[in-house]
Amino acid sequence: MKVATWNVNSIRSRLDHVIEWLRANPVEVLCLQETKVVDDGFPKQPFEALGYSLQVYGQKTYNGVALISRTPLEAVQCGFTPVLGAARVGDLDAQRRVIAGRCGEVYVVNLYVPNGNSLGSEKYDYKLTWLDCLKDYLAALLPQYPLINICGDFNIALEDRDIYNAADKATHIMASGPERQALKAVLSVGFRDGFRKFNQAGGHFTWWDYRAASFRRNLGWRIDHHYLSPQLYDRATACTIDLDPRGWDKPSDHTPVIVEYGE
DNA sequence: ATGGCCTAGGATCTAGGA
Repeated sequence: MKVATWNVNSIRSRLDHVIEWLRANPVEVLCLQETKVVDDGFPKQPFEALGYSLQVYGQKTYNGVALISRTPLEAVQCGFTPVLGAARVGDLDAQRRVIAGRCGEVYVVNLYVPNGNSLGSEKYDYKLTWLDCLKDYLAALLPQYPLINICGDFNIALEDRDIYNAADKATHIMASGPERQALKAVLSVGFRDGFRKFNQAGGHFTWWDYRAASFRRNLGWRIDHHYLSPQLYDRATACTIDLDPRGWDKPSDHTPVIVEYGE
């Protein structure tokens, strides 16, 4: 079974790329982020024509996540509130960044973590607050689902080897200490990095700035991740980054990451 | 040293991304 994650930077702008990729890579579940469209406007038909089912949770202009699966998902939950309750979540579900559902034994959690803008900004505080809520959300889910695959655009490079030039990034958004600490706290609930099970090298990235020919020069960041609960981590047989779509005409600035696990 | 690009919305610019 394969699960892929891809921040597409608008599904309407990237529809042809996503369909072409899915034809060549018929994964069991495809998790999309930054769909940037209300649910009624999501172009479902091309996916359904390929035999896929869709669960979408979007909003106008910003954010938005979707689950695209070969078989319909069970126990689909949108946002933190169904798991944690409104009192704990507050207004954190106003931005649509979380959708989850069960595929066989595996519970897939698709996340678009806030960007955070810059250190000390209001958006930065929001990012840290959101990650603290994510930690509680996952702690509540794990006893229910021992096999969890959380994936998505985390907007955080956890280690220096995940950045093209870490030396000047200590106070950069996506690499700062408090962000890394907040993500480590999330993972401490019981998750491990699927990619690092198979590859310890630096220089492997999932996002490259549109500017300055960053992709051609491989000036990138590894910020899109698959984190697996222990039982699922043991089953993982591969985790790869597909660089191809980032080189296509008018690409997303992110590229897909695929994890595979056996029985 | 700076900004370099892309998207949506509603318009010829702004906000946001990372």
